[in-house]
Amino acid sequence: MKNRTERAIVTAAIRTWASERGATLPEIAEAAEVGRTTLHRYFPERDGLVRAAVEHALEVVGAAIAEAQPDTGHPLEAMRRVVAALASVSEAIMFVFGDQTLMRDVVPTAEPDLPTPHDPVIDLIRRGQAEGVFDDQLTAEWIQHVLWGVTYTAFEQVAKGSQAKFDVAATVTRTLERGIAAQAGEPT
Amino acid sequence: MKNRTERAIVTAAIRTWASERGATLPEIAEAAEVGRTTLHRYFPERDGLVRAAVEHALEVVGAAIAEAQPDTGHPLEAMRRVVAALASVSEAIMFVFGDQTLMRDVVPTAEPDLPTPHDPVIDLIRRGQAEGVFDDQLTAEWIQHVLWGVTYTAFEQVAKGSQAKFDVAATVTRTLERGIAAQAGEPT
DNA sequence: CGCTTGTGGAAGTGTAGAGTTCCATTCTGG
DNA sequence: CCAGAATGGAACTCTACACTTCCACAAGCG
Repeated sequence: MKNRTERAIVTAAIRTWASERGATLPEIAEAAEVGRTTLHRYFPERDGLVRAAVEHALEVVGAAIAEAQPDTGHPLEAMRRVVAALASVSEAIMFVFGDQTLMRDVVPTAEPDLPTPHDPVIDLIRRGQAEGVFDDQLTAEWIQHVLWGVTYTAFEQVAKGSQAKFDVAATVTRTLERGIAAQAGEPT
Repeated sequence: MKNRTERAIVTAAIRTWASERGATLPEIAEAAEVGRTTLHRYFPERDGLVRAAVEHALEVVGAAIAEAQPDTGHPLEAMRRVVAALASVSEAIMFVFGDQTLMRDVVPTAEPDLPTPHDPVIDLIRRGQAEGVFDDQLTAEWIQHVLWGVTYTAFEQVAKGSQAKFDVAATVTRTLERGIAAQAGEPT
């Protein structure tokens, strides 16, 4: 991601495809306030733009997670920070996780090796399980997917206008931690 | 849905699009073991097939839910039956919920009126909240979406081979009911 | 046996959108 | 102010896919 124009194109692509998967290149160009010709100069093939958008989105999400310091403090608190951090990069998440073919087709091609990319969220979950904070009857991978899934669902609600944006973190956190069942003596 | 051929086409469409959104009509025709010409005779326009597929998928899911008798017995038990029932119609669910544009564009066109279609799952959740079984700090709509989201996530895992099909109901149920946190004195 | 109906293969047309080419314009650094 | 780079408008080509047409074949049925 070198200059301003390229950055504008990639972020416009993420933003546009997040809300309208299947948007055409002219639409992306318009969203980026850039000519169609310019877009094609930077990304001769549609696939290149898709790849760049996925990579940038993953970078943004990764940075947000890192900033939440998932490896510090009580796992529950760390998880809450992570969820709050995700809320600030909702577009990137809606984009990458809104179409499983992206993660399935693009990411493998990008890096054909790398045994396990050392996911900090998985680390956090494992740590929480080891400390007896997270359910160790569930696999860490499942918990991670539930985290993504519930977060994504919340973003959908926000996009649809069914939920306020600032409620996301609280709702997701509460749902993750306690499920949907009522608890014994908890009013709030 | 009149005859055998039409049924074959619609179910093939659901099955194919569930695993490969963006499959072309020739692919659907092949999956249905039917000539491309025949497909076009039954559904002159692609949109008609999409609509028929969505409607049939919703019917199938609705029937499965009804069979689980969500309005009977303890809400927690009823919810478990519903989740188990959903597991048996995973393809229909992966299809309809794998592309939000389907629910957004197709369903409204199908029935331009109907204030609220009386969703039995929402009823179940409300009943559970009234009986103090489900968290009434969360909206029924949110709980419903979490139910769909977690179920969908589980199906994705199964499709990817990361989870055994017969584990779905148990895992989804446990996650929904307790969240991802460890509980006080619960070994299983 | 011939009529009707359902089927499907083959070879079309039409269109949307990706990718290209060319040239005029604007921006930027020296 | 000028040269080179970046930009973008316009008008292409090309390809995939939806949709159509026509004809042939097979099955059920009077």
